[in-house]
Amino acid sequence: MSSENIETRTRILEATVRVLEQSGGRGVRMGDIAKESKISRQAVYLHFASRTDLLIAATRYLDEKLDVDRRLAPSRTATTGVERLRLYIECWGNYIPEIYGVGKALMMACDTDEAAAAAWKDRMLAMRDGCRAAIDALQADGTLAPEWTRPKAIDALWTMLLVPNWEHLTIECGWSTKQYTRWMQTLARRTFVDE
Amino acid sequence: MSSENIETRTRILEATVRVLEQSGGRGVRMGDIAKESKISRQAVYLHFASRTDLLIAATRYLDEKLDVDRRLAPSRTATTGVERLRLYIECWGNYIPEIYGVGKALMMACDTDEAAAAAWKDRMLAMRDGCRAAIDALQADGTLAPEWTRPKAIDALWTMLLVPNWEHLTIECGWSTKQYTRWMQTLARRTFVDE
DNA sequence: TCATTGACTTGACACCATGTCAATTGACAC
DNA sequence: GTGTCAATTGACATGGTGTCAAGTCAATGA
Repeated sequence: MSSENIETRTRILEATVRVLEQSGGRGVRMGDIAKESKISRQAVYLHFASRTDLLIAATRYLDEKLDVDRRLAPSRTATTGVERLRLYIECWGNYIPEIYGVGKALMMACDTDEAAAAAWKDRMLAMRDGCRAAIDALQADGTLAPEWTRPKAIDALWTMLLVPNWEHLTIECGWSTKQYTRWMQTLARRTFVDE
Repeated sequence: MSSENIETRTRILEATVRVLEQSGGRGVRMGDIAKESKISRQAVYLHFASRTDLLIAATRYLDEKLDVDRRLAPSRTATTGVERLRLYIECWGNYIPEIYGVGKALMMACDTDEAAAAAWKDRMLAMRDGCRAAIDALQADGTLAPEWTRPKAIDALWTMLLVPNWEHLTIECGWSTKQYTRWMQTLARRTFVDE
């Protein structure tokens, strides 16, 4: 599986990201990805065991390409909880549209595929960790609004930032990414910060 | 299609609701529904043109059975905007768990089926109408928080109440329906009401 | 120069769910 | 009895994923 030509593997991943991005993650078949990779459908299976396997690899590949760690640096070095919360949401708001195609495909695969569900859940837990860090930073500053317990606040923030909310506001309601980000920042501040 | 034995049609709808409820809307095939209806798989197609068709009919059937109109009456007769908002969310919070199985199946069908997408969108527009009415009631009272324009407030409330948010808080985070409802009521009040 | 190896191609096929079709059964009505 | 209508049975088309076997072709190396 992994001993094959690495360039071809990368070409498939590039093609997958491209075609999913372009289609919003919908209606993409293995044959479409193969065609975009200028390769036979069967050859894709020489590099990835299954469609889900490919989707998961594509997500990881895209994450590396987008250098998620570097993007998160500003929020990690924020000096106050309020600032950390604001910067984390900023980061997340810019990140979603870039991974939306691949993410959507993976989310849809969750309906029928156990492995896809596990992979997506894993990503969501990583996102939750950012929420946890932000809430903890507020608590450390003593600026977490008093009606909140730590776990409930984390759950609530985590839910607010879910992809379907972004999807709905931008695609259904026509909000821009900037509007989405501003509103989430305002909502989170008013909800979780004691001022 | 509709001239066939009405009892059988109803039996299929009952069976569909039952089996979807019980499975959370996942992995239910036409054959499963047929078996639950004590009927052959092909006979289901004598009453419903397609799986999507059946899902849509099941949603309508369930709505009638749950008497949505009656449930909405309290929020419609509320005397203040704040009360209307609170009662509408109460109503919605109790409604979601009852339609979740069927709704989830329909949502999943949206990924591949145009008609399912249209049907689900229609339901979501009906829900949006409740949001619109609540925001309008606030505005009529002069209690809509000043930073909001009417359309943006409607979009925001509409998004908050989306099914995936309920799904995530209850299934993933383990919140009870009561906790969900309380939190949505609080969030909406703090977000939209000027006090 | 010839044989081997490895990546890829081609084409056939199994699987599984939806949806279609044709022939048949069994009950009830006139 | 004959016709009608709901339902049954079993076969089959379709479309996507995933598997398998045989063949191509270029690079490598004795």
